[in-house]
Amino acid sequence: MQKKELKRQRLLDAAYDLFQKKGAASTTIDDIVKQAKVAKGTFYLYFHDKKSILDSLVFNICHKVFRDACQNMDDHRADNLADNVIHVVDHIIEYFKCDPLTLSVVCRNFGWKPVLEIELQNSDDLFLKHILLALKNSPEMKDRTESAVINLVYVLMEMVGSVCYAAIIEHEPDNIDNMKPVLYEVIRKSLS
Amino acid sequence: MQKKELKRQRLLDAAYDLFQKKGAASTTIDDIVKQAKVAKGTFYLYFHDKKSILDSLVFNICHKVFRDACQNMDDHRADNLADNVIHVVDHIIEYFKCDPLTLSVVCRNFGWKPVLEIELQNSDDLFLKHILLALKNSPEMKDRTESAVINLVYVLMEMVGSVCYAAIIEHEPDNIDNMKPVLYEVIRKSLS
Amino acid sequence: MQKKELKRQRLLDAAYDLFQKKGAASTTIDDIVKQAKVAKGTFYLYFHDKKSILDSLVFNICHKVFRDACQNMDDHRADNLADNVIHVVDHIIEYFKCDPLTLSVVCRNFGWKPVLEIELQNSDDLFLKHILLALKNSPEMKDRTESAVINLVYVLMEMVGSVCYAAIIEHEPDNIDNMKPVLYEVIRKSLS
Amino acid sequence: MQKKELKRQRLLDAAYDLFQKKGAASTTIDDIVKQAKVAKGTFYLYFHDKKSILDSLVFNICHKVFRDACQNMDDHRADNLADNVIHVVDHIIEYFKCDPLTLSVVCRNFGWKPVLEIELQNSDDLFLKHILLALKNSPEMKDRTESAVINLVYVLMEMVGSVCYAAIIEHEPDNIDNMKPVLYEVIRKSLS
DNA sequence: GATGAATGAGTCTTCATTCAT
DNA sequence: GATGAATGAAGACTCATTCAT
Repeated sequence: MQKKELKRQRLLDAAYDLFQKKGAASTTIDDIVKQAKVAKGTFYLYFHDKKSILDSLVFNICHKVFRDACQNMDDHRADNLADNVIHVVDHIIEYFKCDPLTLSVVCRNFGWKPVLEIELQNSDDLFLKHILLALKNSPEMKDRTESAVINLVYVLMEMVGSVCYAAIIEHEPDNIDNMKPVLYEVIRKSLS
Repeated sequence: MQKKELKRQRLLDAAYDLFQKKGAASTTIDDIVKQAKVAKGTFYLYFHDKKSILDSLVFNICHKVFRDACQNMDDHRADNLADNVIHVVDHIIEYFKCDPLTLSVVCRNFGWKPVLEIELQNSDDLFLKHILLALKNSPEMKDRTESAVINLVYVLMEMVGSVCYAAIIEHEPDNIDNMKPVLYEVIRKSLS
Repeated sequence: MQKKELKRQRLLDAAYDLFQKKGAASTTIDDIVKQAKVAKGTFYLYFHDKKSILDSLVFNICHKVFRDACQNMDDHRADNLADNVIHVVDHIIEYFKCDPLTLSVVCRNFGWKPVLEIELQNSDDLFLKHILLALKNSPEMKDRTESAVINLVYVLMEMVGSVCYAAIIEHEPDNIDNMKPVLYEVIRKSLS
Repeated sequence: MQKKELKRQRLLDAAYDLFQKKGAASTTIDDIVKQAKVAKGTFYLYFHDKKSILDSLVFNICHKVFRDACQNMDDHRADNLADNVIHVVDHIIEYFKCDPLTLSVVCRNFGWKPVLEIELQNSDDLFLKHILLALKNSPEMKDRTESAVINLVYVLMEMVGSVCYAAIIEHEPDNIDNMKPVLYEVIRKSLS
């Protein structure tokens, strides 16, 4: 039976729910196990501490959002490089715009690097690979090293993530819809 | 006498020192007042809580770094808009590169918005105003609203801050010197 | 005001009472502060942990019992060395025989060495000094070094303490009154 | 097959090893079963609780050390009673001096009484019986009851055990080699 | 204004023991 | 007999905040 994995999932679900409602800092292990209807000790069978379950959660969220975005863009491929990237970014922004609580769980705890790395290791032909391939093969990028391309993606992603969080959660410096044109302009210019 | 202000400063200094050494989370009010040689209750005469002293500290740091950067750039004005902005950014990066502990205090707690706002209210003719003026008056920006220009600066600053932190503190995805060309290219293209 | 010292004493008293009733291992900090009518944090203002309050308690008990025994013997001095030592030992045994709970607190946690050392440092002319002086000056001991004499006292004290505990608390191998002649015979022979 | 007895032994061996390395208090059942490569529940098939396995261990150690000492002395019999006893005691002390970790497992948890009792019940003509017989038949002891003789042995053993532990483990009040003459003098005088 | 003793709710963590498989 | 996942009571300890002096 997968009872074991099921308990782990119950804990993740409970933590996700509580982190959304009360924030990770104000959520106690007690809260989590109570909501998961699991004994306290059980928590420590699956996670080392609170940070560990938060990391798992954040990774899962980012992974899922990123995959969905790439998938979706794969279905609506444009011939223009920048448009494709913006499509992905827009999908991510829209997701978090509609679900700001999940964004508040991810908070600022996350770097895209781990997701990128995992994605790149996977053998399935995910769009992320296409993007990097496209980036590298596009006329403007063709004489860059792979790591230079990855760093460029990373920088743009950090920008998007950071502005996303500030605009959606803290409403700084403006609402996200007003920030979008600015972001997309920077992306468009950077990839041309 | 400014005895009062002096105590406040002692508390700020102690907190700054301890936040650098141990991190804000692991520093207790006890640690701070002990190092500041002040009674525990006194802390609450000057700051509402721990978050409040951290905010003060972060604001002071960012303010200072930003002013220095602008001042320094004011002394080496280039006629090119992008070069001037990159000059400021480079100054900030170099500062934190040499003093990563201070960066670790600022952590991810900060947005540039408050600093911008304070700066813009001040009546002294700091370069920041010049930059915004220059931005608005530059051929490429001349048909943008002021808030659009501020948002562009904000987006680029968030990008710089976020990458700065990741590269210097977490060594992700590469060391800061290798990230600089990427950042500067994005800035240069965005401001042209 | 000695409010501070008073709280410390309330904690010691409560711990002493509970250690007697339930044993040190089964007594929690919670129990202690509850009985002392003191907040939990207050405990940690005065003692580092549970072991620390137990050590204080044990030291106080041993110190008191030892002083009383010496004092009492000082009032009934015999001209015979062995008789004087046995007088002290008997006083200690009788004390613990009448108050076995206190002995159970002391348990096996104690060595006489610390008490001896403290006593020897004090300048008041306690009988312990007389004993050691008498021991050293007695014909049989006169050609021993001071440390050799102390070691002999130590060995006999360990024997008494150990047998005392076993006989009174664990009723092994016989009741204490039947063990007394054996102990005294060993002491008498050792000091002759 | 003795598979059963073998598991019990594996548990004992693991516990012995861990108690030596980390102390009994800091060793968990988890540690023990993990090292014994046995499931956690299995532990409770062989021992009632942690105290129970420690008791078994301590008994085994004391039993073995005592038997070896008696055996060895049996091979080097002296005609003098005290010398024989001291021979046994010295063997025990030397054993623990060379293997203080084992002594630290025995700790202060032990009384010699159980070992004595088991030994006396066994029908094989171990030296312990000879000693007691010799003690009882020696001129000085001949008019004592058997229990009086046993109590004397017990008292001396407690003294040796207690001083042994203090000197070897806690280095109090002196190293064991300096304590030996004191112990042997007391024994010698007590048995004359 | 300044003090620092006192508070006590809150948190994480451990671990002996059980029991369904 | 053997397993090991699950339990949850129990425990130690922290620390921001208050308030009488």
